[in-house]
Amino acid sequence: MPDTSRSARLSRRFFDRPTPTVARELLGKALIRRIAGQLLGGLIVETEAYLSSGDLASHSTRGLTRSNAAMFDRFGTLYVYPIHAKHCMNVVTGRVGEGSAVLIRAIEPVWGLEIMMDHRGTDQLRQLTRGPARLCQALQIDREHDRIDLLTSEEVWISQGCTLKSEIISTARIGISAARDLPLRFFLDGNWFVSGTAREHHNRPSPEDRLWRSR
DNA sequence: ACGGGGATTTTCT
DNA sequence: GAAAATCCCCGTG
Repeated sequence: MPDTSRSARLSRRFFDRPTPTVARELLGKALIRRIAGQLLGGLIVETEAYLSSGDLASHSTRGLTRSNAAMFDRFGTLYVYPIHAKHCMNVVTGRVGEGSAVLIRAIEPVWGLEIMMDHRGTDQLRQLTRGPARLCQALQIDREHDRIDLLTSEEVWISQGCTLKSEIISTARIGISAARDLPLRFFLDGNWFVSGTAREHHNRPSPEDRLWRSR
């Protein structure tokens, strides 16, 4: 069982690599949120890369605005944006002014299950963090956390997680209308907590397919 | 000031 | 599968 309190945060240079590389390498890492001394979070099982150039689906494609400014900050910064009265979170991968990031689409819930259930208003484990807005609601991450530095924050960080047990699959990204041809979505094949419908998976997810189980 | 769309989720048929 | 819910934010006038 991964011990988050002792495992080290990812280094700054982890995020200073090509965006698809960071997206792929984030799979299996631990996303941790601390609220009033309590740790919540889980293991990352699905990500998407959004590029600084040649990517019409990226929020940075039309330049810097007030709402996407965090995406142009330095690698290791959190970019949180609102959508449909909810929020989604990204990790910035570019240098200052570049505008590239990795969207965290799903985590396997591991720590603080009851608190996350309370935040989400459900006790269904599979619904807790399966989807980018669901996981933000579970972790209580919103615009207040935009531009937070994952290397120094006491509220949110990412640390070394698990050894992967399943293959990494890459497909087109979900929920976008532009740049549908780019294979920039990465997920753990068959994992129970990966988002999307059946046709957006490779092998069918199964309840037993997890990175970590309590016992 | 106004209008429309969005890297979503939930609910209904 | 389709449509509603729901609100922030940018572009236009």
